[in-house]
Parts: sequence; structure tokens; C-alpha cells
Amino acid sequence: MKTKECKIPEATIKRLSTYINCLERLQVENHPVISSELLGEYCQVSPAQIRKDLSYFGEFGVRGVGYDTKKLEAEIKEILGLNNNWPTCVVGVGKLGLALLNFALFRKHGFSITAAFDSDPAKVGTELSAGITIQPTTEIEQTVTGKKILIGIITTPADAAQKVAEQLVAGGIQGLLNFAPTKVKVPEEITLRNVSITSELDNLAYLMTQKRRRS
Amino acid sequence: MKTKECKIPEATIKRLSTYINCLERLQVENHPVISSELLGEYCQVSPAQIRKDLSYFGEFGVRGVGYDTKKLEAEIKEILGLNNNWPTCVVGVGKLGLALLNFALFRKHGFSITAAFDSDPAKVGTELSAGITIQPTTEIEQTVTGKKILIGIITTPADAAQKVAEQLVAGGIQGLLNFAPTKVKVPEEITLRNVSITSELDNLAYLMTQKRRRS
DNA sequence: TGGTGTGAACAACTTCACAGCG
DNA sequence: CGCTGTGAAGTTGTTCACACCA
Repeated sequence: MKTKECKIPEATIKRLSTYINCLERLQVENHPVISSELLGEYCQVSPAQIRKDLSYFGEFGVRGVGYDTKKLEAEIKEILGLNNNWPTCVVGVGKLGLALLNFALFRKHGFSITAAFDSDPAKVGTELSAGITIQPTTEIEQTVTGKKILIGIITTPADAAQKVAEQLVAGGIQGLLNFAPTKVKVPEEITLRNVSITSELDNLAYLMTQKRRRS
Repeated sequence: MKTKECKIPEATIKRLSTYINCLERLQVENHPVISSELLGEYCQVSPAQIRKDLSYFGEFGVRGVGYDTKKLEAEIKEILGLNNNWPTCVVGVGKLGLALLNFALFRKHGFSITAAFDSDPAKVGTELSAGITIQPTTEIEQTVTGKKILIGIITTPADAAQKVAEQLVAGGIQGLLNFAPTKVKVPEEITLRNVSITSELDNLAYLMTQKRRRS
């Protein structure tokens, strides 16, 4: 056992998240116990990789048997901090913003969206599900502070992203997930992830072009 | 010069995509030429990394000066294969699907969405912008074949994703981008990328939990 | 016996440091 | 003189192979 809580590869964290999804599916399909071999097949990761990933955090398996799916899922959620409740808000209620607001999996992972903002006066005042009403972006700072919101999801157009990020920071946000197609800059005490949807497609185009050129 | 077209790190490809975005912004902001130093600041990548990334594909800069922003953008687009026209379709016209259908940046990168499918009879027949009408998922195979669609974007719920993937493959698709929160499996000649939105948030939660525990 | 946990070998990626050129 | 292009050094992440234990 090591349980050294530092120097964990970022890639490991990314995979932990996919293990959760697979473990949920495995429970539904009535697998109370699973080996790293089979789990690897399910989530397309090598068995050695899975064992290594888990070994950073402790010993969760039983030798000669495997892992208890339910227990392991709970352990990973604990590791990732998904057992907390994370008050979250969305800025930019376009199609993408709405998609995220309605995304059931978020709630299951501990993220509860408690506010939504948009700069369009026509949208402001619209009641979304569960008592959330779209507020104007001018109220970002005070609402984030008042509701103690910790995570902000930015789904605005590129040109609004930086300003919105600054408003969220001013309100005391601790983490930001930015879907706008431009990178935003925030003070380094804020945890930030820039997600680029286009780059995924670009990547696909590159791989396909390679295959085409090779043949 | 090397121009060895193999063994390019996947991370490099991901970054090329972000360079394009920055270069576009730089042109708007009237920078005809840029050094790796400054470009690095813009897209939050080290200057050495940028030079190394580009050196895999050729020599695009002028020593003592820097890179021509416009030319470099064009070169990178060529490298990624974004100067082709990629006929693309979307399966699953929920909020996320609609967001992608309306995403202007896709067209700029050469992806033209030419069909949309949904299993909900209430949605079938709805005309989206530019002459695209939502078709039933039963027509996936024949439409993909008929319109010679090369890329499929899956934005269905998890339980429909695998079946949809198989229908797209049957129609002759060459690349798949899967947004459904489950991994799909396809023959290995198909280029596949699974995108997990939840895992981005999970990642954020982990990083924030770490910070909290440390302090 | 069978599958985990893990150090040690290996592979991939990033940074350094400086030669080379406009 | 300044900034690119790049081998070589350093760092980070993955796979191997086997000890160990239910």
C-alpha cells in the first residue's frame, strides 16, 4: 500500500472517471465482482493500467478474485471527491448550456446546478426546471457569492468568455469549466479546465487523413 | 527538416487545433507575424513545445523573426486535413445535438453537416436550418451511403449509442465522434473518438478536492 | 490456483540549451 | 542580434513480470 496522495498522473484521473461509468453498467448487468482483465475489456484500458491506477490510492481488490463492483465504485467516487455536493452554475443558456443543465449524470456525480445566467434580455426570467430562473449576467457576482457556488460552467460565445470568467472569479468561484472556443485566463488559485469540442473533431479529421494518405 | 509523417504525439495534434484558434484571433488583432514566445502566451503552451510541435511537419518560421500568422494557420489546417470537405451527420437531435448542428466553427474547419437523425417520431420531419430535415434513425444506413457521409457524431442517450454506431458503420462511415456517456465499439478500420463531458467535470472536482485537502 | 499489487524496464512526451540562419 | 529548429537530457506515464496472498 502506498496511498501517496501526490504525483498522480492526470491521465489516471481521467480514466477513474470512465471506470465509474463501467462499474455502474456492470452492476446493472449483475456482476457483483470483476477482474481487472474484464473491466479492462469493458472500458478499453489494459488490465495492468487499471491495477496501477488503483494502486496509487490503496488496495481495493481481493487477490485471486477481483474487485467488488459496488465498493470500488464508491471508493473511486470518494477519491474524485464526487461524494461532496458541488453547487454549480451555468453561464450562457444556449443549446449547449441547456444540454448541460438537463444532463442527469451531473447530479449523480454530485454537481447540483443552482443558477443559470444569460446576457440576452429575452431569455432572462425564463423558468427552467426545478425552480431555476435565468438571471442576467450582471447578477453573476452577487449570486455566486450569495449561493456559495463553487463551480462555474461557461457556455457563452468566445468573445464573452473572458469577461464572464472574471465575474465568476469576483464572486468567489473555485473551479471553472470553459466550453467557449477560446482559452480564458484566471488567477492560478482557481482550478480551470478548457474543453475544446472542435479540437476533438479536428483530431478525428487528422487521423482519417493519415489513414487515407497511408493507403 | 524532417517531415517524418509518423510517430507524432497525439498531444501535439490536440495542440495544433488550439494554435489555429489563437492564430485566427491574432489576425483579427492585427498581428501579421508572431514569435513562439508570444503565441505560447496566447494559447498557454511553452514556446519550446510550439517549436517542437511544428518541427514534426516542416520549417514554417523565419529565424530571428517568427511565424507568419496567416500562412501558419493555413499550414496547420493542411496538416490536420481541414482543407478537405468532410460530409458529416449528427444522430440524436437533443439539446447537445442541436448545439453542434448550429456550431459555426465546424463549417470553418471543413465539416459540413448534411444529415440529422432522431428516433423520436415527434422530431422526425422537422426542418432545421439550410434544408436539413430530421430523418428517422431507420434511414441512417441508406442516407450515409447515399450522401457519402464520412463522419458521424453521436449525441444519443447511452443506451442507444452502440446500435447507432453499428448502423453508421453499416452505411460506410469512416470516422465517429461519440458524445454519449458510454464507450462504443467499432471495427478497428473506423476512426473513433469517445468524448466524455462528465469526466471533465469529475476531473475538476478531483483537482478542487486536492487543493482543499492540501490547505 | 488465479488475480492483485508493485518495483523495475520501457516508451512517450516535454524541456533544455545551443547551433544555425535570416 | 534574435528567434527558429533540433539533438540530447530530463521527466512523466505505461507495460512487464513476478512475488504474494485469498
